[in-house]
Amino acid sequence: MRNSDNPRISSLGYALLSLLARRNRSGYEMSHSTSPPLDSLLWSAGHSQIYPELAKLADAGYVNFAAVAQARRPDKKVYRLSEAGSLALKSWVRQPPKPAPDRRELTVKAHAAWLIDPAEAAKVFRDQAERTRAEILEIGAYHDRLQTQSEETFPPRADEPMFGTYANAIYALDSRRQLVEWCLWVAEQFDTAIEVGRKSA
Amino acid sequence: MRNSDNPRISSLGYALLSLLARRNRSGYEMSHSTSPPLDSLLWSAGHSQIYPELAKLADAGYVNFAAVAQARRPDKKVYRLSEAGSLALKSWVRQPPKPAPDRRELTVKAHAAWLIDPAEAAKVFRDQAERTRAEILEIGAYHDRLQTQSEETFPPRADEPMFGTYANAIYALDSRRQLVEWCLWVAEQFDTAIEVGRKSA
DNA sequence: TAAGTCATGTAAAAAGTTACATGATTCT
DNA sequence: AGAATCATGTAACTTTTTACATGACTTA
Repeated sequence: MRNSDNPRISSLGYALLSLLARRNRSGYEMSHSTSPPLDSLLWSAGHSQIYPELAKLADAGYVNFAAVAQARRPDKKVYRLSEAGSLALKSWVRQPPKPAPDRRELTVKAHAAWLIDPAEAAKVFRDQAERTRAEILEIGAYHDRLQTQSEETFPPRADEPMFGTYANAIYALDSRRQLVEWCLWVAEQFDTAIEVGRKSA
Repeated sequence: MRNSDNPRISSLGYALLSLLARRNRSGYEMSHSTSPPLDSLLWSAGHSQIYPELAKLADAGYVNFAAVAQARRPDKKVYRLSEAGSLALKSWVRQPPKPAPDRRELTVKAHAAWLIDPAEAAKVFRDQAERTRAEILEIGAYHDRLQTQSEETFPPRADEPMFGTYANAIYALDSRRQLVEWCLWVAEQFDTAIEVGRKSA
């Protein structure tokens, strides 16, 4: 612990502490838990954000690390949650989350879609439905692997470490299924507008 | 149009162009369309981001503005979409949206909730359900006002200007209802964990 | 031989948040 | 008298994105 005047921990910082609360990991491994297709189960971030964030957490004493040499692989730094990190994380979890700002390009496109040809607009939303279906398959595949590989009960009980990942997978799947339905409904509305336009022409 | 080497327009920029495609507005008015409780119908942003963004759009020739003096009110700048802005917006709408990164503190808290007392964890999710219910009421109230004030058909047809706002309100309401259900389910899981803990104690 | 995985970083730019700043009018 | 609304901005900071940088080993 170099700098002990507890600097503020970012949301990403807490996400990393939460990963380390389950088991020790390298930055490389953590960056995979925050990148597609698994980012929806925790927090989205690229490796270029992870490495500096881990350095900050280590400097503040919330995590420690040890360099581990590997045969025919580059060395890695394996991080471990400190007592201070564990306390900070548990205290943060009890606080109400700050509201997630709504910032989806699809919403803006829906707002402006009346400006373009209805057939093209319908395509935008049907294509989105397709991409979202692909995401559902990827998250579903991860969920199935969870189930197969789990040594504990499945689904995990709420006091077991994997419960959060399970619950977040349920949420990610449900919200994407809902998005697919909505996209197809929007596309249908544009189809109807095409028909109406044809009649009045 | 001062600087015509078409600089890249941000997602926020397109959101502002989309507002101006419906009718002319001041920055002040647009900042209300991107702040709670209406931000979920377009794009979330504070006024300190809006004003510089409008200056950039004006400098690039995508919008124009006129200063309008008002009685017993400060002067305002009323912005208007230019032809270049309209073309840029329509061309952007046809492109597939960039995926919205998943970044919600609630997801991180679900991931880490096994670390704390199950009763406290249940409270975190029940409180979130309450706040989300309040959001549903606010968005629902706006939706009802839309319906009452609309001079056209309601619900709007897909080729009418207000269709996007209507569709986005439907999405915002549905996704929040789903979030409420999920939060209550998660809270129940922690309740069950409390009972199990009591039996084995 | 080219692409992919493992592994860690830095730099620069863009986007977003929070705070500072002003001032008249209107509502409680 | 104090708070809210109308109205526009800037400054400092934090967070996120994109690009640059390196290098061994493995698979197609």
